[in-house]
Amino acid sequence: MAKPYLKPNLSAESWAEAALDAIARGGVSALVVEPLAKELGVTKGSFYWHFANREALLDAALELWERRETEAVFAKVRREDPRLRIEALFREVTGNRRTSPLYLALSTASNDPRIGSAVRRVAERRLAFMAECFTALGLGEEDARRRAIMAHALYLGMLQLQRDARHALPRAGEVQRFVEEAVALLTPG
Amino acid sequence: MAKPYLKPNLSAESWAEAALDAIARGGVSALVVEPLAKELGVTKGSFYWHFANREALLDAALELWERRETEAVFAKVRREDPRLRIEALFREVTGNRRTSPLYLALSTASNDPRIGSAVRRVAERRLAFMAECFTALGLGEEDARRRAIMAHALYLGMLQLQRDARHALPRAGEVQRFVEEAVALLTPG
DNA sequence: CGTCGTCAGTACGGTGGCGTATGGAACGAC
DNA sequence: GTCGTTCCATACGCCACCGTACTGACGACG
Repeated sequence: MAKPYLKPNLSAESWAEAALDAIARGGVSALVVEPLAKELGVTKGSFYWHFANREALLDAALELWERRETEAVFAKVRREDPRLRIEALFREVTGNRRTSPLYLALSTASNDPRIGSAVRRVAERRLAFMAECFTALGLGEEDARRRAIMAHALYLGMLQLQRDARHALPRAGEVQRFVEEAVALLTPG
Repeated sequence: MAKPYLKPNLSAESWAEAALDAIARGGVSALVVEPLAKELGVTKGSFYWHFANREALLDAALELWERRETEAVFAKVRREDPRLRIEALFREVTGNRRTSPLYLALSTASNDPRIGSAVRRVAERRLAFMAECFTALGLGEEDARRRAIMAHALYLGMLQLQRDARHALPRAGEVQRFVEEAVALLTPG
């Protein structure tokens, strides 16, 4: 066959992207080299040119994910009202069809130390951000952090529930209301 | 070798137990026949007498899990104060070293339809129980259910956070306080 | 004391996924 | 055009895990 040479090459980042998609769909164990290659229209030969092994791809994917997730948090800084900032973080539950399952898949695969530390860093960033919001709302240092942890826990749980939403628990469309109520419960005053 | 024949046999339930342990440790993908056999002091030969295949073991394990999880909820009915009932559900987060990672591992593997429906049944039972508690606390039908869903989401999130607790997020020992604050936030009045 | 049912050991084939080896097509430099 | 570099294809070896076939130890029961 020998393929007519269309594009000059395939970047390593394309692989990382595809890897994240695969993880989002089927968990970390779904990160399989050959199917991924097929999806990109190439074979393993390409992969093992770009990466040393499967772990290297995982690392690249994690790095990409962490960068984006961090940017996502910082983008929320634009908004002024702290209440709105927090709400914005929660809206990802309903909104983003891509990031949610990813966060889920990764945070549950944190037995792997690489994944674990990446997840922890991302979580810590979200926590710090929210804690800041809560202090801006008048809470003390200690209370704000505890409240932030609660908010984060609630966020994670909603991610999980929302995945099964198509089946049962929160009747479709209600998720919006949950977000509002969640924020209302969490914010003082 | 031919092993001196110690116990007359190994029940299917023993296999299911071991299976749940394995899942709790390493996720569903850690449910591997031969290591499990080794752990029980036998070989595959035994396994394939008790079970048709690996899936059959998974089914048995799921059934066992679902039964226990259900009993756990109903055991909470004994307590009278609805607030205490809810708190009791949350205490599993800190208390049980076994059930928590199991719930986590299973609820994230719910791509598998078998696992998914089992998890959903268990969740629905917890929801119904909590909703009942909230109505007992004076909430309307609709509000109570929504509040129950929030409580359950918070529960799931705390499970997840608590797993990484040894590393960072909630400083050890604080988990207790979170439970109290969570219940305080959730219950009206 | 045979014989049958129960439970386990051993050995083997099949398959899926990882990683390697090697070759080759396209392209730029000169 | 020749040569080196980049990117990919093909083919293979390897290992882990599943499942099967066959054998064997032991007790129960007649």
